[in-house]
Amino acid sequence: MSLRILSPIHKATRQIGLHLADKTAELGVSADEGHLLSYLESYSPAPIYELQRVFGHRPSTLTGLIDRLEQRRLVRRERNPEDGRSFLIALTDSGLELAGRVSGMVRQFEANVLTGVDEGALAGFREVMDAIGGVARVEIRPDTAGRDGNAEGRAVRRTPEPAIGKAGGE
Amino acid sequence: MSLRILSPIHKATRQIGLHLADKTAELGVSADEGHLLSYLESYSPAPIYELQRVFGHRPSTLTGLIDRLEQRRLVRRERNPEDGRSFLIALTDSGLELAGRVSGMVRQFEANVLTGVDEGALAGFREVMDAIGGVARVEIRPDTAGRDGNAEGRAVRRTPEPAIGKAGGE
DNA sequence: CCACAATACTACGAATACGAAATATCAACG
DNA sequence: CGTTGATATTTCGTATTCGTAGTATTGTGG
Repeated sequence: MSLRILSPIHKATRQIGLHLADKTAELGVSADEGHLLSYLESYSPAPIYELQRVFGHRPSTLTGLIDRLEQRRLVRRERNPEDGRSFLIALTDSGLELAGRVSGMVRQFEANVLTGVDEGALAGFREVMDAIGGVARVEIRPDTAGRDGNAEGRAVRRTPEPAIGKAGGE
Repeated sequence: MSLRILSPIHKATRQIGLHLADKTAELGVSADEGHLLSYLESYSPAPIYELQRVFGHRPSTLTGLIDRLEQRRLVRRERNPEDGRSFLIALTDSGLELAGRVSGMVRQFEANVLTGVDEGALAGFREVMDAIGGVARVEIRPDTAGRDGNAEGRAVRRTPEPAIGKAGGE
């Protein structure tokens, strides 16, 4: 079974992941940690719930991730003056510096890919990405629902849907 | 920092992952397990080292994954008559049946995406995927190498490079 | 045959991800 | 205000991934 979309994207994603993980490992952070740092480069200080939605991690995953970064003094938890339940995650000075290096790597990688691609291909690529976004969600139609006890016709998700890629901070 | 390639592909991949994980969860398997089963639908019995290269997992990861599937009687370890070191992983009857359902879901998903996409876009998409493949690998050129003690000018990978998506069994 | 290196896999322990439950705060409403 | 429900986050237990080290087998060159 060779899939024209799923197989290539799966392969490309793994290539990107391995490549970037290799790169960020040189800086002493995992790919996820680097990803988070480079997001914070633009949006620090950001509340945890925002990070959770942007990255699609479970809340408990983020707690651990942030704990580790905080132990290394790359980020800092601050109280959120606007909401007592919430913490803001801020880059420290060394975190900011590291974030700069990480996002430099990522930008370099993106630039390298872009040199081999013209605008037309890019448009096609975007079209496919959008089509995935359109399909990769609830197919339960309000009309056809009810049949399976899902009275209100909306999808039942055990976990809240992450606001994927929300702010584009990657 | 909004990246024109990395951000969308990251987002799309997560959407696919969540969507498919949701679907396969209905069948009682994780996305990875489903992925493996549907590969085996075409290539069972396959030696473990082949699975390892196709999926890019570490050998020890595969041991665990296969253990779990074997406990549920979805696959079976057989000795490889051609190599005493190796095991062949074969689908059981129930594994084959489940694999069929999983790959049906995946094919359906792919088909849904394809309805929203024309051939031109698909070509552009493929072009971008190929560009990633070209860049997401060792940049150490044979000429510039040696400077860092890497005498033979090939990349130093701590772990062997997985033969990503080798047989397209996804 | 006999090293000796390479390959295929497993065992074990450490790190990570995550679900469920707990805690604290906010928000809305009577 | 007091109650009730939602939101933000952590804690804890469990499952998964993976690095490292070991075992078994194969291949290769004396």
